[in-house]
Amino acid sequence: MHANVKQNVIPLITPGLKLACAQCNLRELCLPFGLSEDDMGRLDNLIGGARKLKRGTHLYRAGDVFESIFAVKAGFFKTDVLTEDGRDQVTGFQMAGEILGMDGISTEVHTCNAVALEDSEVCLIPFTELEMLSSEIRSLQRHLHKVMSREIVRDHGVMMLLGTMRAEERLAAFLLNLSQRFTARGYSPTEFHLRMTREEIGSYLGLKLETVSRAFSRFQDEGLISVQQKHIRILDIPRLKTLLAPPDGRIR
Amino acid sequence: MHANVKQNVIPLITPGLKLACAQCNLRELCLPFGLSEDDMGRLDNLIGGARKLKRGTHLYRAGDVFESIFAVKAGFFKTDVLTEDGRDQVTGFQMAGEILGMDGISTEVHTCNAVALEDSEVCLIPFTELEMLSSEIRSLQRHLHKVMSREIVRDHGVMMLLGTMRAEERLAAFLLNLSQRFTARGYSPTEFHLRMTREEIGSYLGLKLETVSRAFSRFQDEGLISVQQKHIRILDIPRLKTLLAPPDGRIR
DNA sequence: GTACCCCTTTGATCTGTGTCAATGCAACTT
DNA sequence: AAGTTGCATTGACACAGATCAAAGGGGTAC
Repeated sequence: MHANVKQNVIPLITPGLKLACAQCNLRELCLPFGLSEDDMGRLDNLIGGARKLKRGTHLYRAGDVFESIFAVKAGFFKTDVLTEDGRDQVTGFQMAGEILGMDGISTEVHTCNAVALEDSEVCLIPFTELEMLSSEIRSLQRHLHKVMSREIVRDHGVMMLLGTMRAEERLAAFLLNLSQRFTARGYSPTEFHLRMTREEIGSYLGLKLETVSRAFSRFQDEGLISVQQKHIRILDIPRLKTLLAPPDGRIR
Repeated sequence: MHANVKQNVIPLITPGLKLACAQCNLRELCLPFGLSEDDMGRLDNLIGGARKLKRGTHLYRAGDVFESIFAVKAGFFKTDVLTEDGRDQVTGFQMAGEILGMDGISTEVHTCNAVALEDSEVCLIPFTELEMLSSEIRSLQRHLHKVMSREIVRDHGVMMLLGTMRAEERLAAFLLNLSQRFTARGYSPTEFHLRMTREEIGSYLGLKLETVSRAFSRFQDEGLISVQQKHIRILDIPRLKTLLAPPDGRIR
């Protein structure tokens, strides 16, 4: 691997190469959202370049010293927490344009693991430098806060899911959420490959893998989706949505 | 230590009275953590005074425009999310020194409700002004970020609880968490009043109120705690802790 | 001080999801 | 191309927690 220095002589594909935010088609989803071209350049200057990860590789591990947050440039990640007593909980799945690593800010040590579920690439954003810049650029500061807050709100949604929904409701919510995020990235809302295993889905949704598998099968039997291993095609989004809203407005 | 400079002609109880951060015994737990006396004064200047809430009153509601975050000065709160289809999930319980309202930063509208579970008092911290000040005071900025990140990490803990634990494990974790937080505030680690109902505990833990009640009774039968309605006394913290760590290190 | 209402407790039964187990499918390795 | 290995599916059964129901108990409001 030659070029990986700061000189942008060579375009996109080269490993470690830095693609400027201004040229990145994820910028509207990502940290530079709302920045002027000028400010985007300043953000670019502190971004420590990209990092490629092979499938199965850790971006960081619980216990690692926190120095940077990461923006997913391409690929797919999961984050999970594990405790001494062997519990393992997937806390999220991250795709292009989403920010990883904010769990580490609080103690300056990462509290979860981030693993690439397919060959992936991230931008490395040194946090101290980001803080310095954000204290100069009002809109960057505000957006950073929004990104962190959005993570809190997302977590509340997961708590709702885990606390109040039944297996099929959870899976429907999960599929609809993926669908919506793929849409926002210009992919098909109805057809996609799951990058994670049934077990990882189960961990995220608080279910056993068999239950996930059975729910997929039932959805398929009912003509809601078609499943072939990791390939999913959603056939009836509206009906999938009705699964989330119990007909009687039942209070659980 | 009756040194109470600034205003204190009239003591604590007066409605709307502003107690300076420097005089507040929660400062080490709260937003001003780590600030110099000077910077603490600047923070004081932007804090919009205190607000008292009667038990059962809302501090804010989902849908309210976001303007401030709040520091709990005294009392006890719950936050909950509810969806159109009638699901209701308690997302947290907040006590003195903890920060409320960060859910609203992301969309500038609150996404959950915050309710006082006893007569309470909060400091009102206008967020835009806090951002301005935090861009000038490095340690304030860093601490604000830590507080937000801590909330994310806490949420991950709840996800773990909801995703992997059984009823008694959840309740044990809940009690130990309360105990630890009371301790940090100088209260007894072993004896306290629950401010919330069994139903609210259940909602937070993803259980029905009957299950919570039964688990309390079982803990009492086993000599782990003593319960009389909302009064709890923990009798055997170590054994309560062992409930969290399945003996065989079982992987669920 | 008293009465009401909400909260809590406890029991009996039901059910959704977990558990255990076996088979099937597909991708990767050599 | 065949063997290996991990992942997914499906079935049978068990059980934790939900649901339904009824009876106390305590705090709050008047």
